[in-house]
Parts: sequence; structure tokens; C-alpha cells
Amino acid sequence: MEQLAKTYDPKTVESRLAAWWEAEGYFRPEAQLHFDAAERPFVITIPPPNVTGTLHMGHALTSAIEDLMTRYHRMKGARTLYVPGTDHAGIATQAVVEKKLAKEGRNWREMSRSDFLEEVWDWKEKSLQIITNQQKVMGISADWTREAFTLDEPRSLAVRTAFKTLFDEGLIYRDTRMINWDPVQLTGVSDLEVETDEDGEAGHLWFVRYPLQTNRWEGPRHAWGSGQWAEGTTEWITVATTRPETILGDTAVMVNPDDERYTHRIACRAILPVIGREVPIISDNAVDAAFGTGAVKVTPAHDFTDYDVGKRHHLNFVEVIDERAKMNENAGPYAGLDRFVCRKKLVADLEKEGLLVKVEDYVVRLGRGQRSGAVIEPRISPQWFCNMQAMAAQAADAVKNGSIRIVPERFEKTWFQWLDNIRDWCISRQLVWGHQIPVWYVIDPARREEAKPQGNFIPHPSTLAVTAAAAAGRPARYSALNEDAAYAAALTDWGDDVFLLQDTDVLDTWFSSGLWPFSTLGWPDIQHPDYKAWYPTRMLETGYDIIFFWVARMVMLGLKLTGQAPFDTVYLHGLIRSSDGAKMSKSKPDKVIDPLDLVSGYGTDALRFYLVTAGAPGNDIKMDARKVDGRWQSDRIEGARNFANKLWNAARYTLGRLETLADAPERGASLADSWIRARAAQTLVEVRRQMDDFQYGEAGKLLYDFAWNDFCDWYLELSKLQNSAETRRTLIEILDTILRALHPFMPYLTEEIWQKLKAASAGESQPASLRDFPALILAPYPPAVSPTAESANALDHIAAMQEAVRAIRNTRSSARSRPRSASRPGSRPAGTPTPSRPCARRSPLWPASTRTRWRSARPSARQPRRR
RNA sequence: GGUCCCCUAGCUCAGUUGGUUAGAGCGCACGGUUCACAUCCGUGAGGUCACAGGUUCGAGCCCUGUGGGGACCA
Repeated sequence: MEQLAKTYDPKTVESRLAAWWEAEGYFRPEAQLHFDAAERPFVITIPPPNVTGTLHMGHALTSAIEDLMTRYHRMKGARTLYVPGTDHAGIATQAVVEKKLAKEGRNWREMSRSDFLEEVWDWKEKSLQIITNQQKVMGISADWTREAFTLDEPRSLAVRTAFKTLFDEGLIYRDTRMINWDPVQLTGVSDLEVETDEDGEAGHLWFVRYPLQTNRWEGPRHAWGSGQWAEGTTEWITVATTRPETILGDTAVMVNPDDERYTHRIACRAILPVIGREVPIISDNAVDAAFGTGAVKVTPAHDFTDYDVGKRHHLNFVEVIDERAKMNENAGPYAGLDRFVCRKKLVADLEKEGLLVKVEDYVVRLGRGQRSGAVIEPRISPQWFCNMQAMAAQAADAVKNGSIRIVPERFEKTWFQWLDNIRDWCISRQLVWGHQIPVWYVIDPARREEAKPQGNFIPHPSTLAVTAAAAAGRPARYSALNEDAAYAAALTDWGDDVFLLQDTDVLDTWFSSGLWPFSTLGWPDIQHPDYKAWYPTRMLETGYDIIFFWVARMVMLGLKLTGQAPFDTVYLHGLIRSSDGAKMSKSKPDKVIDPLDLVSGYGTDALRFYLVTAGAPGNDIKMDARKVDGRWQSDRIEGARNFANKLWNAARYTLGRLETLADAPERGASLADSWIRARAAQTLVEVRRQMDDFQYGEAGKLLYDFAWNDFCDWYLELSKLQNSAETRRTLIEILDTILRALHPFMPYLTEEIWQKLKAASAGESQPASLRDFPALILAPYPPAVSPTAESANALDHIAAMQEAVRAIRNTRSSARSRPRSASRPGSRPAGTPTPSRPCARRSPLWPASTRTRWRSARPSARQPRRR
């Protein structure tokens, strides 16, 4: 028999097994050897990682949990499919590539659209390779033959189909309204992509006088900046603002109607500093009289609240900030300045003109772009929106009526709260990398020349489209699955001469990932074999941080487009945090851990075991990793590695014993044999219960405990005293059980040992679980069997024996140890020799006749305390 | 402003429907080199389960409040 190495070396095992599994096709549902055809298949689609670069610990956690689920269900006998893939991650990837090009001294905006896209595709390929390699190293048993990408052709068709369906129903529409604008990436973004620092950022509150128009002063007689602009003014209304540069776009001043300080001012007119524009003083209950001076300025074109006020009170909308956050021609003397430069200058000028009353420090809550970090500018802009009202209500119902279960349950509240307050989703982005919106505009014949690209500037086709009047009832744009279909539709309305241009915006990346559970399975072809066989899926596993971005949208779109909830369980894991509690995915680069570093240090199985046993569902995991001499170290993962080594050595011993026991006589089951079987059964009942309740950490700990304490510390020691065929069979059976039970946690190590056990135990008495399967990955999960009277008896006896042995060891240990802590200093005279005794054998050994003496008086249900 | 979570051993965390003496890993102390494993074995110390009330025969767990920390939504 081959000799096993003294310690388990993951490096030599992992890559070999990963390649073997995949080559044998074991990850494919078609390869499964045992499954219950009547049982619902277990289908899980991977949360597609962004092709922005490399994977971090959050992805490793995702892989560990999802693959555990996958392997568990595969072994349990459900037909099992784990669909892998990646996300083009529009705005995120484009930002990364922009940055990369900038570093090379290139400006993507000076490149043609197609040249830039080529760069992004190159990047995507490289990133994809890194990502899939990382996932394969992690050992995920995904069916790589079904790998998907959100921007590949099948997924693009799904996107266009989804868009057209929603468009035709009137749920998707184009409108000009106030949206969040990222002035660095030059695109609109959705509410979710705007992040606000909880603690706010340091800012100021400026108190500014707006002179009132009176009989004696109807307006400035001197130029702004002369220092005499406000000369002659006698009355003012003072407003407080955190954004003085928007004064230039004010079209009203607003007070609370019940605020007695101002009631006499309502309907008066104020004169706007700088511009000298007359603006009305209006009243509205929305004003908080306690804030600032109780009078607020209203800038309908640059503030969400003021936008609504402007609509309500029919105010003018004056834009003063452009798409790059520079002041425009309406900003008078400040035109062309950056918004923050303008602010500084304007404040100085206000002071000069005597209109600045005071400045207070003030904490402002600034919205920043999720990807760019730029201060988001509320801006009126034409965008595509999706009405979510009805879909949100359905998604909420799906959880209410139990067709979708969220684990852990507490996230249901978050779910309802968000869906109940849903707002229309801004789905268009002014980017290049993404799904171009499948809408074609009928271009005004007179403006076809303008439609030609001028350099890299492409005007938005909507601005060149025929007017409503010219259309005379005909559609001015068509949503279609492709250009041919758009032309086909347009020809009948407009005749042969019609000229169409496709919308240049692209869709929010979450629109395509929102279709993921069905777009990966062949939708919109509902006759597709994968769609028929595997949809709806069973499980959606991801981090709770994307419950709105992704999970909710999949449920809404899934219900809407397929008529079914796309999965029936949502399992949300926590976030990985570094030792200082920072979110790993957002940490400084020197704090981000590449999972591969940990794999090379401890092995995949150790990392996986740590990750799934480190916490409870939905709870964040604070990693104890620290960098020592450039390598990441973690006590917890080291513990998991030690466990792997323990199993390895238990197997090493067991395999050796199988040989020495090969010709052992039949003697029937010993107490120890019965006991370990009973403990295994007991453990498996509990493990399966925990696994089925998604408590993977608990299940893992139970198995750790059983394998290390019961099997290694007690049974293997007891078995050293036995020479029987039954003990040999028990060794095989229990090791096989441990390996099968632990396989979803530690796939490589268990497969490696199992193969050796399979070979070493070949013969007549080999259990079917070893005999009938070529690989552990395909073997059945150990069943939960109910305890017998014999097993209860064995549990009882061994428990009593263990107590006795512990008592002996205790006595021995305290007698032998130097009583340093037990006694006060001086109780033993210095120099007194420590009693020495020959080392007793480690294994408990005594005549069988004494065993019954230790029968416990207690009921046997409870297991004795371990170690 | 609304919502959720956390506070359990020195550290990091389990503890799922309330039920004997509250657990693990690491760390710590003491002892152990033949016979699978020093990535190991044995023994031990260490907890007012944040605090205060309440419900209950019984509370780490349920309820109310307070304090401290974190997250999400406006």
C-alpha cells in the first residue's frame, strides 16, 4: 500500500482533482448517477462577478457557500445545476478602463466608440480569465459548459426582449425630469447608485440677504462686484443655503405660511443677488420654520425638493450648471467656472456687497457617485425610466405569501420597506459599455446631415427625430428586437424613405443582471430545454448589500416577464470585513485580500471551511487576517487547516489499520463499534437538520466535533485495542461517512482520501456508497438514521467510561503538575522535586468486567461535555 | 426622521422554536518526544450573557426602557 505523506499538502491535490472533476463532467447535471427524478431540481445561478478585475474575499465566501449548497444537494440526490457567469458591469468596468487608459496618457473621449469598446472587450477577457481561475481554484462545481455573460448574444436578446415587452406595455418610457447626474462620468445614475456618508461631510451654511423690491428700491443701480450693488436697499429677506452657487438659478424664496415672521412678506418680491432677477416670495408647508432663518431659496433646476416645489408653484426652471458641473451662460459673471470655484468667488462677492450675514459650519450630506466618487448633481435631463409600482407590489406579495423565502428572515422588513416606497427606475446611462437601448428614432428628413457623427460627437437621435406634428399620429420611434425589425415596422408607417437611428444610451447594468436567473436558462425561448428543465431556479445566494440592486429587481422582472418567482429561496450572507471592520470590497488596496493568497498558504479546503463556519447567515465576518512578511495569516484559517491535517492523519492511520485487520476474526460489534455508529447517526440527524435549515456553520461545527473528538480522540484510540472484522468494517463505514458528510465543506481533501479509502476497502464487504460511485462528488450524502436500543446502550456506556477516564486523567494531571497556580507561593518549599511518574499509556485500557461499574445514573440523551 | 442588527470567556464568534452545570476556535497556565497527527495529545483557569425593569415554574433567547457600537432607507 502506498504511504501517505505525514501532512496533508493541498497543492498537489487540488489542481489535479479540479481538473479531473471537470474533465469527467461531474459538474454537469447530466453526469449524476443517483437522483430522484420526482424531486425538484436544485438550481442556483451564480451572482455574476463584475469583470472589473479580480475577486475578493466576498466572492470567496459566495463561492464557498454556493458550492456547499450545490454539492450538498447533488449528493442528497436532487438533480443539480450551478450556472456560472460574469457581469459586464457597465459603469464600473467603463470607469476602470477609462482610468487605465488615462494612466497610459489616453483619453477615451477622443477615441471612437468602437475603438474604446475594443479596449473594454480586451479588458473583459483578461478579467474573465482571472475570475474563472479564482473560482476554479475555490473548487466551485459549476457547469462551465453553461457559462454566461450579461453582454453575450443570448443575454442581449433577453435584454432587448425584456425592454420591448415593458416598453410595449407602457412601463418603460422616456421623460425629461430631475435625475442624479454624475458630472465626472457624464451620465445619469439611479437613486441606488448615489451614496451618502452617514456622518455627512464638513460644509458651511451661508446666510445671504436678498433685498426686497420696494417703492424706494426697485433694483440695483450699480454693477455686481462694484461694492455698491445693494446701495439704497432698506429691507431684506435672509435665506440660509449650503450651496450658494445655485443662487444664480433661484426663481423663488419660500417661507412657511404659519411663520408669523414672514406672513407680511408673502407675495412680495425679492431681488436676486448678482442677476438682479425678481423672484416671488411664496409660502409652502414644506418649509421648516426652525431651519436657518425660516426662509429658503428655491432652485427648481438643481435640487430635488425645489424641483417639486417648482412644479407645484409653476416656477421658472433656470439651469445654471452644465453637465460637467461648470456654470453656464445663465450664471452671468460666473459663467464658465467650476461649481465649487464659483461658490468661493460668489461668497466673496456677496461679502463685498454686504449681503453675506454670516457663515456657520454645517455638516452636509453629500450624494456621491458609487463608482466615481464625484459629488452628484441633481439635473434635469431626458432619460429612460421604468415604472416599478405594479412589479414592486408583486415582488412584495411573493414574499408575503411565501412563494419566496428570505434567509435570514429579518431582511424581509428591508425588502418590504424598499418595495413599498419604490420609485421609477432610471434605466438609461450615457455610457458606451452596455446594452444599447433597443429603440430607433425616425429621423427628421431635414436633419439627416446632422445625424452624421461629427468627430466623436454623436448627437442623441431623439433630438433629431421628427416632431409630433410631423409624425401626425404615426410613431416617431420604434422599440424592436433588432434594427431589421425596427425598419420593418417603420416602413409600413413611413414608407421606404424612412431613416432610423438607434438610441445611443445604454441600459443600467442591473437591467441585464435582473434577468439573470432566466436569461442564463434560455429565456426568452420558453421552449429551450434548459428553461423547461431548470426554471424557476431554487436558490439565490448573495450578499445582503445588493438586495435592492439585484435581488429585488430579479424578482420584479422575473415575476413580470416569466410569470413566476425566479427562485424560491433568497439566502443572504454577510459582508467580509477586514480586522478593523472596514468593508473589504471598499478597503484600501493594501487591506484587500486576494483569496488565492490564503489558498496558497492554507489550502482551499481550509479557507472554505473557515468561511462557512466563521459566522451565521446574514452576519458580517470580521477576518482576523494580518500581514506578516508580506503574507496573510489567520489563526482561524490555520485552525481549519489543522482540521484538514487531522482528517488526513486519521485517514492515514485508518488505511493502515485496514491492512492489519484484513484477516481479523469475526467477533461481533464491540461497545466502541456500536458507540461510534450511534454517534455518527446522532450527528448526521443533527447535521442534516442544520443543513436543511441553512445553518451551515452549525453543521460544520458538529462535523468538526464528531470527526475530531469522537472519531479521532476516542474511537480510533479504542480501536487500537480491538482485533475484529467488525471493527474494520466500522472504520471504513465511519470514515466514509465523515468524508461524505464533509465533502461540501472540504471538497478536495475529502475526495482525495475517499479515493484512497475506496481502493483500500475494495472487496466483498465494501459498502455501496464506496463501491457504486467513481467519485465522492457523486456519492450520496449520509442518511439520517434513527437510533436503536443498542445504540442508546452504547452511548450510555461509553459516556460513563469517558467520564471515568477523564476523572483519572484529571487526578493524574493535578498530582503530577507542579502546583504553581493551585497553591499560594511558599506552599511548596522551593527546590522540592516534582513527583515524577512513568508516562501512562494514552489509551484507556481496563478489563471489560469493570465497565459496567461506570454506568451513568443520568439519562443518556445528553452527550457529555467534550474536551 | 424611519427601519434593522450587534453588545455572550483575554480576542473572534456560535448558541435556530424559552428548559439541567452557557459552548467553540485562538490565546493563556501546567504536563506530555516510540507505536496516525507537535498542523499533535492530556489537564486546567477564564463568563453578573451591556444595564434596568417586566412576562414565565423557568430568560442569553420573549416584552419595555436605558447606554454603547454598526448598517440601511429618506
